[in-house]
Amino acid sequence: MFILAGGSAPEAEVRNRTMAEKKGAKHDRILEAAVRVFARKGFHNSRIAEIAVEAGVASGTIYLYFRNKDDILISVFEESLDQLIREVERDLVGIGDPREQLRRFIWHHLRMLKEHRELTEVLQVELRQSSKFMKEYVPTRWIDYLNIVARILKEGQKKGVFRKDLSLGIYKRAVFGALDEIALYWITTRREEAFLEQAAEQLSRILLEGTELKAAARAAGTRA
Amino acid sequence: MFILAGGSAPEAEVRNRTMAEKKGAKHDRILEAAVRVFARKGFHNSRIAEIAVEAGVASGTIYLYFRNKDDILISVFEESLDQLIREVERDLVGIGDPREQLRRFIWHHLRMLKEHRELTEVLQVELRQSSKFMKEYVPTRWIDYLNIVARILKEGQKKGVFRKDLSLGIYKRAVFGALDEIALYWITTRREEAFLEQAAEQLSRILLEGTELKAAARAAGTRA
Amino acid sequence: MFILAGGSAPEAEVRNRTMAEKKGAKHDRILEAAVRVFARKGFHNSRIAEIAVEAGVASGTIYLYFRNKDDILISVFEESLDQLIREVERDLVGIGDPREQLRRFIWHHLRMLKEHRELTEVLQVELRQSSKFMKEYVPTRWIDYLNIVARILKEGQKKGVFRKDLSLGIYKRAVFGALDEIALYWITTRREEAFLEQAAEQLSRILLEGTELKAAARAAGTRA
Amino acid sequence: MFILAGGSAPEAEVRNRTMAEKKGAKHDRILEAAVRVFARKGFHNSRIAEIAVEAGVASGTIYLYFRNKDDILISVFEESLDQLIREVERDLVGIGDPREQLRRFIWHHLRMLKEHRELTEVLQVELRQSSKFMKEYVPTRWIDYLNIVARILKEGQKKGVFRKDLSLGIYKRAVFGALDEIALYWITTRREEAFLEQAAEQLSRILLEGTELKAAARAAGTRA
DNA sequence: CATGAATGAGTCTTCATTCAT
DNA sequence: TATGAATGAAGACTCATTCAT
Repeated sequence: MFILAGGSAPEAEVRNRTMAEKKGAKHDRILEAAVRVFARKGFHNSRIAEIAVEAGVASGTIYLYFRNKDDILISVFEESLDQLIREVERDLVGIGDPREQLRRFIWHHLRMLKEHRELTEVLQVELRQSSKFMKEYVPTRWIDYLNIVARILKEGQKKGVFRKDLSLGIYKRAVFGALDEIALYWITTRREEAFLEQAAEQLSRILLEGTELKAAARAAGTRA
Repeated sequence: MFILAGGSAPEAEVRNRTMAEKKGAKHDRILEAAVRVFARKGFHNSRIAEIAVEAGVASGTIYLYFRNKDDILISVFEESLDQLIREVERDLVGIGDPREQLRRFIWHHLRMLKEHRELTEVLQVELRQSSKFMKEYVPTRWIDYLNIVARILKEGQKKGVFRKDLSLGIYKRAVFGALDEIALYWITTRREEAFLEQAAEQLSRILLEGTELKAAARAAGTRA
Repeated sequence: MFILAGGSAPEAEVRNRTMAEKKGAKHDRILEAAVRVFARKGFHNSRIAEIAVEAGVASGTIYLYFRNKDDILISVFEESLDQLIREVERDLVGIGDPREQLRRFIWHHLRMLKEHRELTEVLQVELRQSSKFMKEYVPTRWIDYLNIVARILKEGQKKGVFRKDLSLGIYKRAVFGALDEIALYWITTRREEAFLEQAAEQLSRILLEGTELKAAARAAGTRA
Repeated sequence: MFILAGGSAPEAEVRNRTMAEKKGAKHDRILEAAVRVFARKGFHNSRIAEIAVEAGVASGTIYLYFRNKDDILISVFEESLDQLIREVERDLVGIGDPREQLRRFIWHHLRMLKEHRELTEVLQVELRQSSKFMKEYVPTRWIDYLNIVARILKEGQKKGVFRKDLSLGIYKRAVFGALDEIALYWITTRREEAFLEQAAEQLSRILLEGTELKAAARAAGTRA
């Protein structure tokens, strides 16, 4: 299984893995390498040869595991989103308050960005391209992920915690857009570590309590 | 001057402009053509030759006006943002209430998307790519546009209308991210015309009043 | 020994031969598979992997029996011609009249084509390629086969049945060329079964009696 | 117009043609170069890059004139057969005796081979491949050329010069097959110049008068 | 200014062959 | 013997850019 990999490239000891290597390890090594290279160069400027070197395999080997370059990109999405969704779901289990769920989701998403910076870059930038020129590809897993937010809002509405005049479709996209843009900002400009924590807090506040002074104050009052 | 072009391609009467054509007209025709082609195919999948045909010039001619393909993309940004900023600024003149300014900004941005769908696609999708591989390019105009929102928030805070515990940097990005994502959704899935109006209203509501029930209700009460 | 195989592919029961299989059986299975694949795709468009699948072995196994891809092609020729020559020789034994021998040879050749359609395709099409790019390969067995015709003509001349002003080298090639072209025609266009019988008769007539209505007699007279 | 080129490669003075070069000259130069390279290496072993060098153009230029490698091969056929057919037709004009027409055709064909040895090799060897793997290509011009022989036979039959029990379809193919094989023999083994003249005479004799010593006369008698 | 034919560097992908097991 | 995963060399084709007219 492809694991949301940490940042460091396994430069050395690429050779003698033969025996110890688990099943599917090469498949995963290639995906991890692809994430790094795509993040570094962007999809269109990445070379298969470079991914191969990064993965410690011959370029022909890549075609034993993936149909073509596009297939690598799509696999990165699908498999990392699979895992991301599982993690988030696990994290939300047992949290009853929808407000807290939203806070946790935002925090989890940004933390993920922080820990998998390169994957984030790929998901951010390349997914958008894909939706343009890869007309045939339907980003099912991405929609699944989006719908976690929709589900949170819906539950909140049912429980009477969230206002009912908000459209699920627009809401979930607004949340993601905000998260994305902040992530992009964090990625392109090198901010300090604390930034994302602060951003999570700020964003939760905006989304839950709004911008207006009176609204926020009273909401705060309620909370206290 | 490059004008945010309407949707229709100037198929016919491209020919006999030669004499009547104003200075810079060819420059603009090329940019307009580029927007259409980039929107259709994406930057990397667009061909200079196709832009040339679309603009009704020879491909060599393009190089009389732009250094290279990247330069076209950058020029599209810079010049259309120049104009967009001027329009928005003009629209906000005389509006005192920061809440109303934010509503107008959101509405103006989404209306612009609607009227210049192709340009939007390019700004949405290709800018992101650019920020990756065109490391040297600093999107100055984009930052200017972003800062309109920052300015609105700041004024609201100064006037005591907006809460003061929100970071300008994060806030403006959250707003833009939300706008972007909604725009992207609108572009990729073909929604009805009314969608954007509704989206503008929803987004204003979320940003100003928040998600929580009590907050919104009281804010509404204040308003009434 | 590689046998001029019938048309049907041994799809099933490829597996459990291991014990019962005679010596050299795998070698033959590979050649038979190669004939089918070459016939289907042409030499250059055939893949070793496909031959392997068709033969029910691993692709690496092929290299235990043949040096390389070219070697397979050459082996197909050599071994199938070996067998073809033996069959024809046996068929001609005891036939005294050279005219009848020629008729039998033509008939036998075309019948062989009919029964081993795929082999024929390979011999027809791929041999020609080979003679070009495999400069080093001398088609010894092919020459042996050709020489059967030369021998028939020679005997006919010695016995006073055939005219003596015909060159063996040209004659044998003319006969083969005619046979080849007809075979090619039969292969590429799907003619009815009776076609080859008719073709054998026609060709024998042309070669033995000529085109002219009362030609030979007059020509002989004129020429003498 | 692509001209059946002589044998020598225009190695030198490839450069300064720019002004003097006639329209379509580059198209023709590429075809001529392709003939030489295909003859030397065979279609599958020829490299576009080599054709480009041989033609004195950049490899990209070839794609301005031909869709792909196959298209070059097909164009060689079509255009050279066009010309060959015109030449043969012109040569046969005014010859009344079908026997003489057949002799002339055979002589013309072999003479053509001699003068355009490389083209012959391509027509001989590569056409056959084509008919296999280029299923979609219908060799119309080739059929036209074949039909010249059919027409000669038909006329001879009508005029009472040729026997009427010969099938046009088989006859024309027998003639071509014989010619092909002799040509191939001549090409692959380096025979003296006089060989083809002799071959033309021999082949005419076989086809017109047959192999049997006084065969036609007796056969006709017997058969009648 | 304008043209568009020509260029040729650049890369994905295939597949014959090897070799560790 | 047999396997089949891995290799990596090789080539058709594209397209941004140039430049002679």
